[in-house]
Amino acid sequence: MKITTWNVNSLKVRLPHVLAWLAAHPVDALCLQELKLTDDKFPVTEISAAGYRSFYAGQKTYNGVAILVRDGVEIDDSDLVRNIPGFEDPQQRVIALTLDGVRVISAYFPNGQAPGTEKFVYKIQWLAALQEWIAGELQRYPQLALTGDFNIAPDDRDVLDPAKWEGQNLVSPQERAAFVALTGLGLVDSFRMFEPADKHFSWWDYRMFAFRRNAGARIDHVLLSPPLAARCTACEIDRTPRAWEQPSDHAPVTATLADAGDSQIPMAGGA
DNA sequence: ATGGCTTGCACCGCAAGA
Repeated sequence: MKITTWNVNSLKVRLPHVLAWLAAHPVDALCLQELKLTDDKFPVTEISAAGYRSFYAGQKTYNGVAILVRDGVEIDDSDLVRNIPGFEDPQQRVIALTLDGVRVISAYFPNGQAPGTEKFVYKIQWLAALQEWIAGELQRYPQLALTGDFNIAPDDRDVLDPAKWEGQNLVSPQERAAFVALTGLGLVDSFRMFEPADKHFSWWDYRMFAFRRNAGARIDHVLLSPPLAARCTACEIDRTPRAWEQPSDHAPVTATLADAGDSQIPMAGGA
C-alpha cells in the first residue's frame, strides 16, 4: 500500500498536476490539503475518470482536505470523519477514513503565522485537540497513518539555516513539542526511518528562487502507528512536480507499506 | 528589508500562506 500526502495550494489550479502525477504514481491513497474550493466545485468527475474515488471536506477560499482512493482499494467510509470530533471549527482541516483496515487521515495543520499571534494560539489549541483525538483513534485503529501538511519542521535538519529560523513559526519549541507529543503516542516519522541527513525538504517558498536554492523546510509528513511502521519499506519526497509549470509550493510525500503478512523481516523459526 | 510570489475574491488591492 502506498499513501501520499500533497498540499496542492488550490485544487482548481493544480488538478492537471494531480492527474499527471497520479498517472505516473498510482498510489492507493492520495491525501490532499489546501483545496481552496467548496464541495460543489470539487472535480469528482475528472478524478473518477482517472480511477479514483473522492472523499473531501472543502470550504470557500481557504483550507479544505481530501483523500483520493484508487479503484479496487477496499473502503470503509461508515466511520468517515470530517474535522476533529468535539473541536468546534469552521475551518476544514481534517478528513479520515479506513482503507483495507488502515485508518488514513489527511490533515492541514494551521500555519500559525508567528508565535504570539492569535493564529499561533489557534494552532496550539488545534494541536492539543488533534493529539487528544489521535490518542483515541489509535485505540480504535491500531493501523493508522497521520498524513498532511503539519506546518512543523520537527528538528534542525528540516530547515536550511536553523540559526535563521530559531524561535520562529514552524520551528518554535511549542510546535516541536506538539510534534514530539504525537510521536509520543507511538507514531513514527516514516521519512526518518530511512533518511537521517539534513536538507531534505517538502516545501519551498515561491519567492526568492527558494526552490532553486533549496531554501525550504520539511513540513509535510506521513506518521505511522507501530504496526504500519513495521511494514514501511520507503518514504520518499518527490521534488519533480515542484519544478513543473505553475507548481504547488509543496512536494508530494509517499510512504510505501509492504502487504500485511508480507513482512520484509524474515520470520524467526520460519519454514 | 515585513519585501520577495501565488491564490482567491472581488472588483484592481487585499488577506493568507510558511
